[in-house]
Amino acid sequence: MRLSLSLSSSHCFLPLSRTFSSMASRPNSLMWFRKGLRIHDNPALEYSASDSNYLYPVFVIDPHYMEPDPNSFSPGSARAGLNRIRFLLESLVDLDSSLQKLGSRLLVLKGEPSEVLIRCFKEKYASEAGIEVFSPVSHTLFNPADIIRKNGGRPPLSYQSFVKLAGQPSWASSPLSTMISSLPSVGNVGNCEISEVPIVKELGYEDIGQDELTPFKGGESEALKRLRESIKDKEWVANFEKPKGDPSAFLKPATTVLSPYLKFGCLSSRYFYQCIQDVQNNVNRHTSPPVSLLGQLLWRDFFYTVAVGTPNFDRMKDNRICKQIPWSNDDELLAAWRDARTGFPWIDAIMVQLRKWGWMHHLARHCVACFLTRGDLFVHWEKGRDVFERLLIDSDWAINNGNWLWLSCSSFFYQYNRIYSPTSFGKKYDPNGNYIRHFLPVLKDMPKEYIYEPWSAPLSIQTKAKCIIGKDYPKPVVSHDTASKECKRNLAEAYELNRKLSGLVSEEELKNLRKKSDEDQIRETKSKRQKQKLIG
DNA sequence: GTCAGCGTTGAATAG
DNA sequence: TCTATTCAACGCTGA
Repeated sequence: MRLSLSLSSSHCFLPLSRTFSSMASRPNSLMWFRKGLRIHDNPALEYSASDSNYLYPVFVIDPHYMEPDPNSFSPGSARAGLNRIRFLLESLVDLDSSLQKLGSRLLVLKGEPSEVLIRCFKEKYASEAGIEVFSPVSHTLFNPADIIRKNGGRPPLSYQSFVKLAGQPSWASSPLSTMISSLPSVGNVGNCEISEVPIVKELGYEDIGQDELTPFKGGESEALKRLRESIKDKEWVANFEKPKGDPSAFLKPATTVLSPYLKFGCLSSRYFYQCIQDVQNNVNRHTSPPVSLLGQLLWRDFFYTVAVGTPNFDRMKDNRICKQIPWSNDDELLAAWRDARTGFPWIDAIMVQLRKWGWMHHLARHCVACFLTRGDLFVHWEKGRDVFERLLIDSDWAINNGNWLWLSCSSFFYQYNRIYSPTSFGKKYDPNGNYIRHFLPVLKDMPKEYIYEPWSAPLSIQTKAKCIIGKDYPKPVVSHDTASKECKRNLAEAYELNRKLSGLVSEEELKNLRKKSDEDQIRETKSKRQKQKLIG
């Protein structure tokens, strides 16, 4: 009897194990779906289907995924929130249905994946020896290991250097994979405990009201439908510029909302890439990375590459690319942010959208991440990262951590003086406050003059709007003006210390820097007093 | 070693 | 309403 196993050469999770019987001329294969919950452009599935006697398509539900989050102080919070679990289960139902159309089905197992699979192997075979594992890179555009090798063993730390190193993907203009028209049947599953795709309640989640649920449905079918809708408008694709998108658009989001489908592999990033390329080839002018739609896919690969090549990427300690910053440990401020009661409607509305939809526009994520960390509350980015990781339906380890490092000025981006205003940033896009009214209905009757700063509304207006600040909606937890200045000072100090520690600055220079910072403070005080004088 | 130029997406202000 | 400038000034890269 011959079983063979091979493992992924990259960090990407799309392993497939293929099992052979030495006596039979045709092998039996086991297709382990982890990510890559799709039929299209799935080299692992294609390989396991080719010339196999029986094919066992398996998904293992890992209870670890459902466990309470040890980092959270909120009771009942799990590692994965309800919305993402639902999205996953919907994706599995869709995958099962597609497999059935091809003459197969999805076998759902429960338990710790490695244990379950080994038990499953032993059930069918006497030993684990001789298993071939085929695990091609197909979750990302590039193999992160290739990029790291090209860069001399370390991942590139800027987007531009990544793009330069990456170049055109080898498969850019070749067909991705042959269409699968049928699959080998599922053989005898023996005593393995196979179940149907469970419903959320079976996994210990409370089913809640419909209005708490994400409007985005999981699965490959939905992904391909959404992709077709997105690329139908060729001008829109060609002129896509991420920073110009409207973060307050929620009836029709300013982006494709394909991220959750890419996260679970319901959509192949390579197929998406080719579709965009196809549109670009048929128009006169189009935008370019980093802002273009294609550029967004490259960002995803960029963060995967840095994440693979950076030990302790998901924390501040012992992370060589992360600035050491003495973040505060204020659980009350963290809770106010997490539970959408900071008193800043723009911030709170975004946090409500996160909880209800599991998705917000990229710039909205910037606003709340900046607010929690370097902008206002000075809370550790790891705490915010945990909340996002649990609640986002598109939560992806590499991308989520990468963006929190970015937004907190801990890595990649260092201009800590550029702070998103929790009031005026949203106002630019949505002066009437429709986004706030939708996600924070308590403020729905607040006049637009006050909706971004309701604490400044006269009591008579608050009464008329049936929203008393401090009673119906919280007062702001901090004064943005003071808090952001304090944050800037803290960041300047921390950076200075980082420079000193890395030995790039002499004691002499450090003294001068301190003097300069003192001068700044003196100048600031002077101008403040002058202003007071003018007012007086 | 030095320094200009650059970096996906700031805010406030002037025109 | 849109664009350009100013503000203040970070780290990294490459000439």
